[in-house]
Amino acid sequence: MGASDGTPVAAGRGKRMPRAVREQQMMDAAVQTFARLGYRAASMDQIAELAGVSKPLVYLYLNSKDELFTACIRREASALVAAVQAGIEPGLPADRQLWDGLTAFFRHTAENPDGWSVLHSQARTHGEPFAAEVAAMRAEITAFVNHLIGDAAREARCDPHLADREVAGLAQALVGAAESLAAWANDTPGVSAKEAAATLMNFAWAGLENLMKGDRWSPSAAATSSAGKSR
Amino acid sequence: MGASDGTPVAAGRGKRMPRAVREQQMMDAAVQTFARLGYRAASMDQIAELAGVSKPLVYLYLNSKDELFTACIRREASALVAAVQAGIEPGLPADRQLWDGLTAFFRHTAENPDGWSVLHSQARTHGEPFAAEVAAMRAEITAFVNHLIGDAAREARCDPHLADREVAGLAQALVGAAESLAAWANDTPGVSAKEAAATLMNFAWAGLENLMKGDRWSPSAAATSSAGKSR
Amino acid sequence: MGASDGTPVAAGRGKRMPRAVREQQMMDAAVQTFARLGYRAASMDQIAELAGVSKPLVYLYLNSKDELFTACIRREASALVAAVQAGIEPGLPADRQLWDGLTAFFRHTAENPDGWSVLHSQARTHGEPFAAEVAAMRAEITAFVNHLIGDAAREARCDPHLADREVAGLAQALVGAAESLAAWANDTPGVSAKEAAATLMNFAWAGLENLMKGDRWSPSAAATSSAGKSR
Amino acid sequence: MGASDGTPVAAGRGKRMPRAVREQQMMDAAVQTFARLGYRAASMDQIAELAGVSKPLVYLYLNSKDELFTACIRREASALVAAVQAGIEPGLPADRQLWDGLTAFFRHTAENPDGWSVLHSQARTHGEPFAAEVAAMRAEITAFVNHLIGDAAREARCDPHLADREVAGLAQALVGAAESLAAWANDTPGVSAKEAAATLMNFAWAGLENLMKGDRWSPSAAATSSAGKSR
DNA sequence: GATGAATGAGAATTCATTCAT
DNA sequence: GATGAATGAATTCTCATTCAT
Repeated sequence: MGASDGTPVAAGRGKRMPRAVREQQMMDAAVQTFARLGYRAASMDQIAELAGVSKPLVYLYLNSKDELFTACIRREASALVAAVQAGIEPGLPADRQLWDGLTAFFRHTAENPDGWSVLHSQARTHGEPFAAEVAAMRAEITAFVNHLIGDAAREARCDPHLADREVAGLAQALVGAAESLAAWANDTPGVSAKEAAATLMNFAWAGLENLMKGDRWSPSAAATSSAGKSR
Repeated sequence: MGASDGTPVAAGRGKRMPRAVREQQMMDAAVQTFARLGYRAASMDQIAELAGVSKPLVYLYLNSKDELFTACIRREASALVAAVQAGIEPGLPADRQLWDGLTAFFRHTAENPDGWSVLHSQARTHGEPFAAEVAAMRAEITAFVNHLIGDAAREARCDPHLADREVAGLAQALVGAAESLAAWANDTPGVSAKEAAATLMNFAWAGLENLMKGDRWSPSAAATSSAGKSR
Repeated sequence: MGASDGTPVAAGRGKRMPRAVREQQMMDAAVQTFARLGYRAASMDQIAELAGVSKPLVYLYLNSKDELFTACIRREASALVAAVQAGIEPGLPADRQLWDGLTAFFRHTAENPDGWSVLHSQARTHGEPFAAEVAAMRAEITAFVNHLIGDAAREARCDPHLADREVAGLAQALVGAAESLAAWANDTPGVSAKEAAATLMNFAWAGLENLMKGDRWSPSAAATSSAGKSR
Repeated sequence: MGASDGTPVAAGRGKRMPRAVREQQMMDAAVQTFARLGYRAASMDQIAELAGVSKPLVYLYLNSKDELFTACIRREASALVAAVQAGIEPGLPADRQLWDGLTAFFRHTAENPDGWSVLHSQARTHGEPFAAEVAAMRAEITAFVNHLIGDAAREARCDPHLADREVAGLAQALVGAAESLAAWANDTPGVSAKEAAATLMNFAWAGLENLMKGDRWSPSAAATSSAGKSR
């Protein structure tokens, strides 16, 4: 995804290069700039300079700032989804798949902080057209998690216990927790992707198992249950 | 926080009003505009118009776009923290406090979607000065959740089982999940604050209880555990 | 003419005062502000604050920024002319009158640097209406110097030697030299009004005396005269 | 320096031109506008229009109003110093050099009234950064005059008679007189650069010669000397 | 007499975007 | 294929000026 520091993204600047390569350089520069400054604050001038090309060339290849941003979002979203899918072996049990997927997710976001920032922070704060792009990717991931939970539930023969909407909420919570942990892992020195994934599995899997068994936490029982514990 | 639709925020427009009132109207308009367009895309013109005043008055009272944004963040952060605190009774057991806090949190964010958006989406994507403002609030909440988990762990006499960093990670995950669920609840019609809170408690509390008992999920055990279940 | 430092100009602030007094306070503040920031950069807000009154009051008394500036110019010009005239005794010989006038001039400008700055630097750089105001005063002074030179010439019976325009030019040069020296004296620590006046008299009077005797410097004679000197 | 009237400064408007040419056109327009309206009152819009280009182009080439003003000051200062230096032949006697320099000075200021106004009136009234720019040029000229006076004094073997500060004051007065005469010559129809120079030489040189001989005017002697003359 | 509240008009500056070469 | 030259349209911010009380 290009250098993560401030140096020019293009390898050989000023050279003639095939269009596809130039385009990638521009998008590398764009992702970096968007991630650090935000969509509005990033200027086409900066992006072109960082990419080592002239501004008109950026327009020639990518048409407009909007399209450039969209292209960045799509590229980064695809890369993320691909990385997660590559980490999973479909035949394995659900919890193992979840673990593998989370590990891949944390690894990828750690290695591509700018790309992740574009997806997580920037795309969602700049109006529908962009947010929709990310929502699509998120839906894909959420659907996969849905599946996983559903499979596990079926394995455990507890279909009736989980309504569709409940599953959707859980997936949402899981993804949110993962996103939050990704940021935390990136900001806290010494936290590895594996550790983040383990934390999340510990946090989530037992809850999911309980739910599948039909055990639910309920406010009315809180006093009792807690009292029981502290007894 | 003012009307959530596009109509002017001020009650009596064009009228002379005491400064304090006007200031609130301006901040209402600003929160709404920032939430929907983002910091950079929101123009002072739009904000002033929505507030029903002229631009110079906004500057007279709030000095600059930066300060206006900061003022909004502070106001919304205070309001959110206050709402959560108001929902909690300190003497109750930890899970009950968590439930109450989450319910209050989801209720407040549902009632103030724009304020929540400013805190969650906008403030964090527009540079350190603003992000720091929110980080402070988040730290406050995370610390509280930390406390709760720690208390519960102590009640359950499982001190050795949970390292400090593990607790911090869990709190982080919980808060992230809550934030994500808040957005989901806001966007999904018919999801109440209670339902969101219940989903999260179901998801989280069982996991936390297990952890406190020392049960951990581990990748090496995944195949077995899953196999056992499907047996 | 008001404090020369940055402290409020008005003695008793917030008090009820007769209109004439308030007006002077405002003009003191205005002169100070105009002198230091220039006409355009000085804002009515600053002036009002420095004067210790509210802005509308400034408008009530002095109508507009233009009129305020004009009033300042007039007041300072009158004060300067009055000071110079007060320093002169009409019966005395021309050189003595010139000396006395210059001394008074340098003393007044040293004591009223802001007033002098308004006249010398500001009024002349902000378009005709204001420049004309100062030009009138300058003409008055120049005319007086004209007179003095004329008188001296007549005393020395050298009427034929000095054309009217030549006298005008000399007066102009003298006044210009005086203005320049005033600025220099204000900026150079330790230069007194007397010293400035002496420098100028030394510089100017001998030349004037020579001229009145009919001695003129001419380019054609330059080589010779200089050669003669160094012989 | 471009047309001195109100018509556009650029020769070929709207055309594509090399950057260097456009820059000069912009600076021509800027000098004219600054001279007539003052720094603050001159708007970038006006300058751009007069230059026959769009405002963004002015910013692209000259960065800001401040830098544009500074660039104008530097250009005009250099041009003035160059013109004076070009008028002087170093080997000639001091009074001849002074005469030549003054003539060149008056000629240049007469031909570039706007440039002169920027240096003399505008730059000095708009804060340190700009005033310093002109002060540097003025120091250069003053140093040269200092030199001349010093040389003449040495030729006449009268070193002890003139203290450093006295020389500085004299140079100041001379330059002030010249500046004043330049304005007078510009405003009075039919006054040539030569006439202005002659007036100033007549005014100044005799005084300087006297001073070098040690003759000084003194107030105490005024009555007598004048009385003697009028006898 | 005196002021807090309010604004229309304009200023500097930036940016996405397009030609002509 | 690639770029120097150029701009229309905003955007943030300031200021002189006026009411209503």
